[in-house]
Amino acid sequence: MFIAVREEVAAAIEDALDALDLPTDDLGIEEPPEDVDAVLASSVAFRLAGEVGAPPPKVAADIADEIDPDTYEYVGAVTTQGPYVNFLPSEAYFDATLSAAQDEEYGHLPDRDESVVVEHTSANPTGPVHVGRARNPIVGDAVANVLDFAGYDVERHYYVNDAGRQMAVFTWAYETFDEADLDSEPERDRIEYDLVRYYRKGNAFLEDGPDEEVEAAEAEIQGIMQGLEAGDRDTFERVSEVVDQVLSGMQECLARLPAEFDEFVKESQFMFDGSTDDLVDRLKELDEAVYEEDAWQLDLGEYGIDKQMVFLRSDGTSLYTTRDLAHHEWKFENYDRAVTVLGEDHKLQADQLQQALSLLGNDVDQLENVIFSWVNLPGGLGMSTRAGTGVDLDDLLDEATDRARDEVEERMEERIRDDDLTEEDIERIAHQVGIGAVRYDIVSKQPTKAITFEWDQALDFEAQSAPYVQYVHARCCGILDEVDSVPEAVDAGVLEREESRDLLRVIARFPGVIDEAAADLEPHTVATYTREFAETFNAFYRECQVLSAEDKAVRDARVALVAAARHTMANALSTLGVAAPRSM
RNA sequence: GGGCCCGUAGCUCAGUGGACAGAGUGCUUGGUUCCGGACCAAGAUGUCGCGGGUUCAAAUCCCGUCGGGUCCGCCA
Repeated sequence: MFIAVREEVAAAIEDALDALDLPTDDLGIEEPPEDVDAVLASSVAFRLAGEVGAPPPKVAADIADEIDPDTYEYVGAVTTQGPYVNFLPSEAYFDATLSAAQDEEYGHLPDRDESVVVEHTSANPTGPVHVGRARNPIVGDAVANVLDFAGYDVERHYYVNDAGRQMAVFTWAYETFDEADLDSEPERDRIEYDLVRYYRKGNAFLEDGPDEEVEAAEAEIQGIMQGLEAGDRDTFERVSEVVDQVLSGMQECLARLPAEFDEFVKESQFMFDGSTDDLVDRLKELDEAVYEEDAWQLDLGEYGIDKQMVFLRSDGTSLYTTRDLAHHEWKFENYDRAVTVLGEDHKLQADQLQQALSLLGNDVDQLENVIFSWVNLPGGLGMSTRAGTGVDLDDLLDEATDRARDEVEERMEERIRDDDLTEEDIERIAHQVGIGAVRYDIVSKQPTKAITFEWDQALDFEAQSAPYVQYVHARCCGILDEVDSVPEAVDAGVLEREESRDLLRVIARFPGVIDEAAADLEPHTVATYTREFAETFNAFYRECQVLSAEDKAVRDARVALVAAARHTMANALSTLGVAAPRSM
């Protein structure tokens, strides 16, 4: 209902300003502080005071006088508080919210008939996913979820870099070395942990090996790259053997989050179908194209990008960026919008890509990036697959689940609720809480800020954490388990207690939160919302008995309110990719 | 050195033109005959990195500066 009342408020202010013959370019609509009783407010009187020649409070009063709340469904009253015009919700606002939130799908916005492809993670298939990379699937999945909730037709893509130099090195190393050459056992019994050893071995050899042998290896690697460029099927098969195996392992790891994809798009596909060659030809025709030191480049200096973008190597092979251009034109053909979630280290490359796409005649407004900053280890240490430094995501998830299991077992004794948990329940809760805590810790922060990864902090199960908000959901379920059915068509008017009203107000805001999070591609605002929601719910829970409420009408209304709260919390958590436990 | 991002309570973070700058954590104290105590209540905490500027109004916008991150490969 928040979105509806927001529209009504905008219309009301606009009409009032029109009637007063004042400009309507900025309505100054904002959400008032907590202690103000309004759902929305306007600070427009500040701006118009000079024009009108009256003090802001007077202007605010004039605007308020001009608005008749009876003409609006969800605006109950218009008041002023100094220079602010406040809009109070009507009884219909509460009724409509309570009713709308009975739907399990509450918070889903109407279908927009617009497709969006969200590309995220796209980590090179070189080895195990480490925590430094984990921010990408967690944020990316949440961005996709939020867009999905907001009514877009969402596809999740993982772009597989299967044609670059790194994969040529990996393929060479995989074919050249034997188990006996490797000096360590796999850290885990899964394929990418096995194969990454070859990749590390190969890189170490290229760095420190005897000059002659390194030269021979380079020739071999060069041969693989040329083969791919020429569209040679055999070469492709050789590389694929490595890529597909490593990727399948990484996929298993990501599925634990879970982060699932609709499609794994291989960059080699844009070499085989000729679109990269075609793109190179078109790039050469651009005024910005220059041929320097035997390589074709794009001079983007006049667009504020100092670094020239090489798109064809002197040996005639294409680069990652070249293929990515073809990839993006393919996205534009198939989707209305394209969102890419990528690390800040790819920022320059993304800017170059966008500029080049624009020069090629694409509408780059349909392309948006979500940039996230690094996850560092304490002491400022980075994480690298090639060097083998960093915490594996698998280890983090294992540790999180283990700690959560300990926690559940520890709490068993002092547990008030007498619903004997089975071994299966304990395992489920450990999983939901442990993984949820990791995701929530990462998704709840602004992606642009760097994170220092610390075990204790990431796995703190109290306070502003996943378990804290998950607990609210479990409490809702606990209450609803005790009732035969949720009453239909209840009257929100009997919810007189302030705490129940406050809860209904917070529930009402949820679709608006989704709407804004989708518009700004900022899922962390949903996490902030779940915290506020939990606080409001807990206050309600403390003050308002549900099952033993004073009379049937109140009990019915409160049961419906709890059902509404449950749907809201379940869906908010779902957009964050955090499980909503029915008990914990 | 240049571009971009970040700097808010001891710590981890919300807030990015508008009502007195907010949570959690940590510290102190209290609360389960009552729907789930992974909860709640009460108490102290700030040069919003620093200096200018714009504005009726700045943590928020602009300029400068300091500190941290990141990029500046014919890697991805």
